[in-house]
Amino acid sequence: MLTNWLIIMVKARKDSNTEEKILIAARQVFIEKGLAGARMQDIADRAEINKAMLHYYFKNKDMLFEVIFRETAGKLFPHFEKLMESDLNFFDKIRSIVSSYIEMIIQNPYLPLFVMNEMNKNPEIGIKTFFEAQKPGFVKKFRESIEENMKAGLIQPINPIHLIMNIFSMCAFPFIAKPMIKLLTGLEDEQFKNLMEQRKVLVAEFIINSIRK
Amino acid sequence: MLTNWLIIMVKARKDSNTEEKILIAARQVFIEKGLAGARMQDIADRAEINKAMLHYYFKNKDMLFEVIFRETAGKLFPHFEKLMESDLNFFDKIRSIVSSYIEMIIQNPYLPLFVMNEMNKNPEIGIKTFFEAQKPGFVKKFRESIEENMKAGLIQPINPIHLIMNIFSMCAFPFIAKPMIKLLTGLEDEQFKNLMEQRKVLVAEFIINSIRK
DNA sequence: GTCTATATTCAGATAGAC
DNA sequence: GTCTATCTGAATATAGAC
Repeated sequence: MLTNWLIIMVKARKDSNTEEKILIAARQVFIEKGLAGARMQDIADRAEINKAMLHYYFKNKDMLFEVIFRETAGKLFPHFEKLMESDLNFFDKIRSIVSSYIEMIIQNPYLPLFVMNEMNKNPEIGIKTFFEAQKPGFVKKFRESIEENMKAGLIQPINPIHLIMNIFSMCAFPFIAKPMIKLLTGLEDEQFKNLMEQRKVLVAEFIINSIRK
Repeated sequence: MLTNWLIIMVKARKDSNTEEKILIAARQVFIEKGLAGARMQDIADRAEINKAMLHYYFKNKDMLFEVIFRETAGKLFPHFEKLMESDLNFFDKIRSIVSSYIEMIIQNPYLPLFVMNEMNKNPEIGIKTFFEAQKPGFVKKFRESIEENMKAGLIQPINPIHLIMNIFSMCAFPFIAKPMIKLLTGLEDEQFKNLMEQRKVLVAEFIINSIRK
């Protein structure tokens, strides 16, 4: 009997990879519902295991959430630091950032709202975790690059912070406002998706148009 | 005894105005915590009454939420319809919209995140209620005005939807991203507020700069 | 209309067998 | 490691006196 049982154990460990199933399910549920709205039962169901397992792998709901939030926040500004160091000219850097950022959000539409919302609603956990997940070096480099190009007379004077806010606002906000936009315009998902595709080039040109001398 | 009790009743009805106290408290709690995160006990405490009263005035949590959401969603696009009909020139209309919109959000910083978040998380209640609260006539008028000015050759060609998205993105998003912006820039509340004040004129000029011929 | 007390439901967490 | 069964606490909701 005991032997029999051991075999089952080993088998289970080998092919199920429960932890990964939990993480996948938790990702979906937390990002869709938020910390307050998420249900452990829901996560367990999607992972096709039972609630007890969740607590076996991750002490409690908050711990599990923290793991998900950390990895998600880490995706917010992907490879931008490298991009800032590349030898693209300033306008092409902006084009590249806008395009890849919108594409990233198209792939993860709930991501911006999730991160922003949790940082607002749960300052403790959100902020603490965000700091660890994010190497904010990219913002500094971006600011420097903007100032350089201003001094070189290539772009009009503007507070770099405002320019950066403008860029990311136009990239991220439409996804956050999607239900409202659909309601106000009568668009369907497919058409909305097309609009967002267009924005990959349109937003960059809109910005460059505004700051170029 | 009965008489005595009647006097108390009448008095209470006269000076306490419980319903209003509940609405004020519910507004605060729901907007700050969201539907899922809000607690009836919390609302009762802030209104300085007990939970039973909440159910007496508003059947249940969802009903109370719906009232708050409806009135809040109704504030989203204030007097813009009138503004579009005014005889301001197109650029001044944009200046006026941006400025008054940002000012409105400064007065109600949680409003955009609240409405967007609930519409994403609770499609049923959010969307149903939003439709009733909003007279979306302003968007239509705005689109027409943009198209007019494009045909008149006053502004560069652009899909009106994108322009409208750009405008409201730059107005609203920084407030949604406030915790992240503070983290990334190291700004304090006071300085952040100053930035937002600046944006009342800056965002409009940024837009006009981009679309003007 | 307002309160206290209580019922009900739900969700997070644990115990213990296998 | 995984499951079933159970506990505990929290949160919504109701009953009933005044």
